Amino acid sequence: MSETSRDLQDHLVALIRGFGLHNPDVTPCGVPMSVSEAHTLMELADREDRTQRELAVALQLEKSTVSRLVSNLEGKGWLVRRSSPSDGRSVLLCLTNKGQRLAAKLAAARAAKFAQVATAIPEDELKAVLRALEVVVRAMSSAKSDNSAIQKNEEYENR
Amino acid sequence: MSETSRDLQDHLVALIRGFGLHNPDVTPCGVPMSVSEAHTLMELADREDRTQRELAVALQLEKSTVSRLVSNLEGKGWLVRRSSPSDGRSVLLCLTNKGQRLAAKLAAARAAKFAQVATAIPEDELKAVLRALEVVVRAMSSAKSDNSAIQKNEEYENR
DNA sequence: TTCAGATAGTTGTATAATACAACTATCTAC
DNA sequence: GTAGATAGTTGTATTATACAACTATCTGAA
Repeated sequence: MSETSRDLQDHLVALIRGFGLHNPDVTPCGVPMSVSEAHTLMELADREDRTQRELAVALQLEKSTVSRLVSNLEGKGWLVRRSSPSDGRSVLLCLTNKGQRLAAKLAAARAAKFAQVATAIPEDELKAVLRALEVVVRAMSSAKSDNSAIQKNEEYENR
Repeated sequence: MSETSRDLQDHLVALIRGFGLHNPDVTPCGVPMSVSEAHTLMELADREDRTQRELAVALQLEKSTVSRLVSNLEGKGWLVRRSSPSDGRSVLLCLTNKGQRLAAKLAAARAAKFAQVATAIPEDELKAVLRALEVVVRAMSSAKSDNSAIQKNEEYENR
């Protein structure tokens, strides 16, 4: 493996770790709710009247999981379910005022966290940093479609 | 919030998502084992004869969780437990040949993944990208120690 | 126009990963 | 030598998840 490729690995691993995706009770931004709950709030804040199915697709979760997730949030008074006027099978999800306030707080906490990071970056580096991040993201997504390096077989038995 | 701070947020979120920390059955590098298992393998490959306690500290998991995790891996034949000659309470963990082979595969898969990303980055950008990642990591760790932006109280009731 | 199949959601059940508490065995310091 | 600390195990509970079976509703084609 080349030297730069190892450097890239080390730096990206450090970045991911530094982000702190570990604790399931607290979002990376320090708000005390689970990651699924936070994502739900953000999805619904972006656009209300999503159906549960749409939410499931967005969160990449099974519909039964989403059904229970939504029940919990309904129980906490963060959202309400309405049955869709146009399709009797569907349920439309809509944040309550409380849910909207929480979504706003969450967004603010996230923004504050990133603003903190931004101010810790020297002024004259910022532009280069943003450009570099774009390059990395693009490189990762083009690498993702090529799975040739991934082995699937052999020796992972006993699971 | 400033424009650059929002850009930073968007790019970092895209990077984290792109990394794909979602599926608990497959590591981000495509190896079919849980993230805890992969981390255990990597920790023990770095240095054998760790105790369970040391492993628990490294993985940030409770000792009972580690006890069961280690039992599983022992059952799969990836490692063995030996009682410590110097401290009768402690258990020393040691990868089997099979465990070492898996650790090596895992390391190789990770390296391959990053090498793929590295080759997708234009030659003339690579140096700037590495430099930028260092800057971001440093900025994140200095921002982490300041938690003033995190609110803890209010309105998260009913959990 | 009806009915077969598709779709949205719920509920039952199972599993995995985790934590905390209580316990045992061992160690250490006074 | 004993009191308290420490390493590990086991019992129990919780949470997040998936899959399967079910109900209700919708849609398109004979």
